[in-house]
Amino acid sequence: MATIQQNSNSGDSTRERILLEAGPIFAGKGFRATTVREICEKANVNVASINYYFGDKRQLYHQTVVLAREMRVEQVPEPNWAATTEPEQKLLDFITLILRRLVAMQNEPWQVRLLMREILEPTETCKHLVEEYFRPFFNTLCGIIDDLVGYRLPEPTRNKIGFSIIGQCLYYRFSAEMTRLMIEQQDYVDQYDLDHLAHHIHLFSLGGLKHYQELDDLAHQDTSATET
Amino acid sequence: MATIQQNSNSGDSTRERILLEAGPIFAGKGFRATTVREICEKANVNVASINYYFGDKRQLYHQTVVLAREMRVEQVPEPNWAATTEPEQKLLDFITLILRRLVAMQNEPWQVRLLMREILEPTETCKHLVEEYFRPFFNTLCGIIDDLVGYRLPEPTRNKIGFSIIGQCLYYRFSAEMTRLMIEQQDYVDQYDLDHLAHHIHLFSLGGLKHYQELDDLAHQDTSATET
DNA sequence: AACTGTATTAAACAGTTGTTTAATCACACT
DNA sequence: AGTGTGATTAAACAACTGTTTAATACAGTT
Repeated sequence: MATIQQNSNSGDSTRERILLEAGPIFAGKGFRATTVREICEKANVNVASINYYFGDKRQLYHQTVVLAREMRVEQVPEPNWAATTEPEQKLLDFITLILRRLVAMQNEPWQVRLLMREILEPTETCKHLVEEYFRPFFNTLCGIIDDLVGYRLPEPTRNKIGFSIIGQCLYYRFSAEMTRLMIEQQDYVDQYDLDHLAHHIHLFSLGGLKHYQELDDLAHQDTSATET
Repeated sequence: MATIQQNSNSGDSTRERILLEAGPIFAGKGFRATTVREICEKANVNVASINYYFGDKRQLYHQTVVLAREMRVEQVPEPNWAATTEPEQKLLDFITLILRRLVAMQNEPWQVRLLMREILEPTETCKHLVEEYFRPFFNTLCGIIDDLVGYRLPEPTRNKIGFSIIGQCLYYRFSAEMTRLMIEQQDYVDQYDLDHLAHHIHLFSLGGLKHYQELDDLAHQDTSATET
C-alpha cells in the first residue's frame, strides 16, 4: 500500500538514521545498484522500515537528494560581498565557491557525488534541484559577468560564457579519475589543489571575457565606421 | 567454466549481433542495470549465448567499449592539417573534433554515451582507453597550445589550459540535460548547435591563452627589470 | 552412414531484488 | 489492568538476476 508514516513525536532517530546511511550508498553506487537491504543493515533497522517511513525506495532516494542539497549549501555558504567588492574578486570567489561546493577537491563528501549524479542522469528530482538551486546559482554568475563586461551582452552569449566558466570547474569533478590516469601522480597532488585550479580558471576566464570585449569594441567601431 | 569460444569460420553473425545490440543498452543504462536477457531478446539469441561467446557479462561489456572507441574514431577522423595551417585554425578544428566525436550535439550515438560512462566511472577498461585514445588525443591539443603560445609553458600550466578547453566542450555532454532545463527551449535549438559552440569556445579559449601570454610577458619584464 | 566438433536451445539453478504481511513490542492514556 | 496506536520485527512473497547444464541440431569429414 505504501502509506508514508510520519514519526510525529520525539527524536525521529530511525528515519534519520536511514536517510543518513542511504545518502552515501546512493552517492557511491547510484539508485539502481543500491539495495535496500544494505541500507537497512548499515542503519541497523529492519528491511521493512524503508517502506514504512518513505513509501518505497524511490521516495527515499528523492529525500536523500533534497537533504544533500540542503547540507551542501549549509556546509559551503555563498560569500557575502561588500558593495565595493570588485567584480574580478567576485569572479574568483565564485569560482572558488563552485570548486568547494560542487567539485570538492580534497575530501569528497557523499552530498557532492549525489548531486553530480542528478546532473549527469537527471531523475524527476532534478527539476526541483534546478529551480531551487542551480538557477539562482547561475544567475549570480551572470550578474558578475555583466559587471565585468560593463554592458549587456546578448543573453545566449552571456550564458555560454557562464557555461564556459562552470564547465572548466566541473571538468575536475566529472573527469577527475581519468585526469589522474593522464598526468603524473605527484603533479596532481602539487598542482591541482583548490587554489591552483581557482587561480588558473580565474585567469583563463578573465582573458576569455576580455577577448569578447575587444572583438565587440571592434565590431562597434566597424558599425560606426560603416554608418558614417 | 566460462571458456570463451571463437567462431573461427564465416560470418560470425550471432557474436556480432550480440555485440551490436549490447552496446546501445549498456550505453543507455550502464553495466549494472543492463540484463543479459534484454540483450539476448533484442539480438534474438539464447541467454546462454553471451556466456558461450564472451565468457561472462563483464567481458562482453569490455568488448563493447573497445568497439565503441574504434567506431567513434572511424566515424569522426582527426583532421589532416597541412604544414602551413595556422595554429588558430588548428585549435578551432580540434574543438570541433571534440564536439563532434565526444559531445555529438545533434544525434547522440550509443558509442558516445558508452565512452562517457567510462570517463565518469572508470572500470578496468578505462586504462586501456586512456593509453590507446585519450592520451594521444590530449597530446595533439598540447602541441597546438605550444604553437599558439610560441614558447614552452610549464607543463602543469599547459595541461590546465588543455583541461580548460576540453572542460568547456565536455560540459555540453555532461550537463546537457540540466542545461536544457536551465535555458529557453528555443535558444537551445538556435544557439547551441555545433558551430555556435565551437565558435564561442574557440574565441573564449584564445582570449584565455592571450591573457596568459600577456601576464607572462609582464613577469619577464619584471624579472629583467629587477635583474638590471 | 558414422563420426566430430561447433552452435544453439530449453530448462533448471542458486542467489538477490523490492515489497508485503501479520505478529509482536513499547508506551501513552483512561 | 486494559486499551489503542504507532514502531519494529521475522518471515514469506513473487519477480528477476547471471550462469550452468545437458540435450539437440547442424554442418563438414572420413
